[in-house]
Amino acid sequence: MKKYQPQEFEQTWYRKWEEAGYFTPSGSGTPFSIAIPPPNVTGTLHMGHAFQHSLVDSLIRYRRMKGDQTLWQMGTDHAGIATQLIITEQLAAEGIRCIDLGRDKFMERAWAWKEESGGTISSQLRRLGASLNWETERFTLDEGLTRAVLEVFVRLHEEGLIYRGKRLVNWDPQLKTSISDLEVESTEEKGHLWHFRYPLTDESGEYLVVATTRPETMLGDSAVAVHPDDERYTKLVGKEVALPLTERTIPIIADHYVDRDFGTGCVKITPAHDFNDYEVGNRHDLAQINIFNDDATLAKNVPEKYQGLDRFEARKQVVADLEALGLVKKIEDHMMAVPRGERSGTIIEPFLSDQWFVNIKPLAEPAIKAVEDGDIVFIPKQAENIYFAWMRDLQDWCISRQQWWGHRIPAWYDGEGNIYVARNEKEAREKHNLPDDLALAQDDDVLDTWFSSALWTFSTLGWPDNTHELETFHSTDIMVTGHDIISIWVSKMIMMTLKFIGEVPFRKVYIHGLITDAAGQKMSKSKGNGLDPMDIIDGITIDDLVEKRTDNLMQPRMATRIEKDTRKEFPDGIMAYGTDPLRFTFYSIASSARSIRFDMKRVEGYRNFCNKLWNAANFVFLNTESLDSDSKRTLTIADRWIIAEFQKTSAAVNLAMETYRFDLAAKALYEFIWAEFCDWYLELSKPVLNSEQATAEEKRGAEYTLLTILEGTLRLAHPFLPFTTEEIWQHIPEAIRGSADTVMLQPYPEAEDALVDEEAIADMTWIKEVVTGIRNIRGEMDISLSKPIPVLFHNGDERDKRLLDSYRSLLEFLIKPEELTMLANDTALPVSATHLVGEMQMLVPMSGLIDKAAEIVRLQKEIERLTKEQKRADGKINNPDFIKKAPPEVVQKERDKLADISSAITKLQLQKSNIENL
RNA sequence: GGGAGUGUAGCUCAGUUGGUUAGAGCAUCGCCUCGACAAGGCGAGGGUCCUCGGUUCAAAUCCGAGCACUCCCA
Repeated sequence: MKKYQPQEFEQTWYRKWEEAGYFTPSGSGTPFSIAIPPPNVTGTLHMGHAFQHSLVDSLIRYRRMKGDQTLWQMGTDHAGIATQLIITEQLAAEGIRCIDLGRDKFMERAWAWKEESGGTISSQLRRLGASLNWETERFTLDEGLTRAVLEVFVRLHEEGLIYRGKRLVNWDPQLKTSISDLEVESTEEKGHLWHFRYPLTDESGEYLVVATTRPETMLGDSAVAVHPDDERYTKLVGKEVALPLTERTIPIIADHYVDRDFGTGCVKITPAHDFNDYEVGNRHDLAQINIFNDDATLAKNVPEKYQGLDRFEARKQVVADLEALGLVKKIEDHMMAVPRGERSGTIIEPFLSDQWFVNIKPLAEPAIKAVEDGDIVFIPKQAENIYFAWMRDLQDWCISRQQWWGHRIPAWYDGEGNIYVARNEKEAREKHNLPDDLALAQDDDVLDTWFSSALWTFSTLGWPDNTHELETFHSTDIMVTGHDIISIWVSKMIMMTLKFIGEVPFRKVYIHGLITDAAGQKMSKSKGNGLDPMDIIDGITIDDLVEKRTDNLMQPRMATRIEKDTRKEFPDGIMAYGTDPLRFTFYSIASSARSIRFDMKRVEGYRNFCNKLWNAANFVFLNTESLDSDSKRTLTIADRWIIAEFQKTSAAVNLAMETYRFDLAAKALYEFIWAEFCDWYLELSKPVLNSEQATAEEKRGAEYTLLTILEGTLRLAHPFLPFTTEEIWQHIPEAIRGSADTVMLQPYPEAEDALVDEEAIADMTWIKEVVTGIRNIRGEMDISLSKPIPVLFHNGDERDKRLLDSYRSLLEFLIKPEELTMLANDTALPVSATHLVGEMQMLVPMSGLIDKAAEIVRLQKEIERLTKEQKRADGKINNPDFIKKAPPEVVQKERDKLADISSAITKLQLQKSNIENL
């Protein structure tokens, strides 16, 4: 094997796996299924996706190797508004208006675009190594899912849970459609607070001052409200004011909604254009005066001179006209939350219109109960609060959108405005006994994309048909998603699935954190701080990265700053790290924190880790070429020890996966592979493999252990590093790994307690301490490994002597001493650099080698450290309460520690004075 | 305003049921090309565990208050 170059094998392996059908559920094990949160068909893979899908893929690969019948259901959603925008923009570029093209032609265009460009995210998921089942890939607009959508709509309507009504909704005047609360983003923006005088009609000449951030809406005012307890205004309640610029008079009402301390304590009430005012209006039975057309120009409900003006033009005009009448008291600067459409960026209007709604309360109750009862468990547990908070304060869900791309609402109207809901027009006629010649027109609107997504876990499995897949894989086992999606999607899936399947959509919800840039900022196009996972896998030059970040910005003036920041953060662009290092980074940072800073340095670190594994494998293969089938093998201490460590690591990784602690799984693997297998075991195998003294049985034992542990490690690491492990695994001799074609279907390692050889572990601990002690002296004294040094052992007990005898050749290999000598206890000691291993003292005589001053400093440092410890332990032991109340084993531990420390200090002090007296 | 979260080494983060000498990676410093690996090896330095109180024999860990930052909802 040559250098570690993930690009050389990653895509090849994915193709082979997919062609071989390894992603398809197989076997007769326990079903385990996960539905992918459907990526938006217009989308590309962003860091959040890459993170999320990396986590899921490890779960899926883990369960698959455990023998489960595993399904990771693939699919995409049609992203109603986003797709419609793309097609509209494309058409606009060709000089075509949608209305001119017509609905049918538009849909053809959209489908053509979907077929051609909708696959970007699929190919990116393949690059990520995601072992999705492509064979049953679904799309929210495909035939089966559409059937599910119609079925749900009709049944909910029959039960009265879907209704049509005129309500205030969030309206995007640019896209001319309703949008959901969650598609509205509030941004703090500079504005003004205008104070207007509204004269009373009682000829007193008095007036009320109202403050507003949106002057144009005054044309739709229905009342002025004051707080009922506000003594300033009590006597005015029930009187009227003349609404300036109009012919109307409006009442002064009292309502608790009013904040007495804000502005003048008088609030203009515009029920048709503000959500709070809408509520107030309902309480007081006020007129709802809609002053806007669907594009936010002023409608015929306002005086003629304002009709047809754009809302911002109208604002200027209203202010100017009031100014002329002397009715503007003052204008203040004011910071306020401005609602903008997520897609269009335009300011959203609360707007009265006819829409379809789901009556959510009856659906929410069982959904809340499912989580309360633990039928669905959130990980981490705190995320349930987000869910409950949302579910207990639900408004009816507006599900209609004034768009073309989506599921058209299955409702038909006759000429008199009667509504017939059915799965299709034919059924509508049959159901309602309508004559064939009665003209019916289908509702023009489509359903919110989330309506179809809410059915995702069961519609993708074939519902409303009672399929084998549905039977086998529903409920799914876990949903992995971000906390921002709990309200918009998770909650809706729970409600709909309980309603129509009678079981939970998933038993667990794993909520992961949000990936931010290195400074903790949310990644976004407008901030120009986004990273494309593909650029981390494939690399990108700095110029291309700048181009990508500054291209097509909503605010082009940001480009200069974005370029500067980007060049500063990535002066050389981004290296091609490969998929596995990126994936391993995601596992390592997958803690329970709500936001996760992404640091490219860590990718580099895990690329180095993959490289380390690669080189270790290379070493193993180079040294096991002579492996024969002779089963006579002797295992050395090192072999027995690494086998034991492997069991412990397997246990740790399995536990981590069962508890969704991806970071702990990654950590356990990292430490085992680098710190145990590479740093110690490979080194310890060298003297056996190369020495003339080692027996053939020992050599075979080492070769066998090298290969089996490497092979086991590859299986253990496969869910996290699928490509690298597969590539290496293929080089393992079949005698060890068997003749199967892929590591991804091999059994997942589980710890075998019988192989945890405590004696080997204890002996290895001793060996490591001895070696590390001598290395410490070498390091501190700057003695190169190429310079042999005499090493003396003193005051060793029987065990020390036995261990030194047994492992002399190992120690000689690692320490590179001139000689290793165990001194008799009464031997006079030469002046030496010293290190303690328990009671035993290790000495490196100073003659010519050791710098006197340096050794004194080293000893002093060690004495100080121990003295501090001694004080602490001493304090505890001398505390009667501690002796009395702490558990005996803790007390004993403390006594032992104190004894050890005291004896060590004595020895070190003696050493120090010896050297000082030299 | 309501709710939630976070605060541990220069940076990014682990730290499980309270008992660890408080750890890792990166960065820093010193030494090393020794036949797996310089994308490396060996060694070292670096901490007011945000602050103040409380509970406890014992607190990074549990409780209270405060400070700072972040997010969500108004």
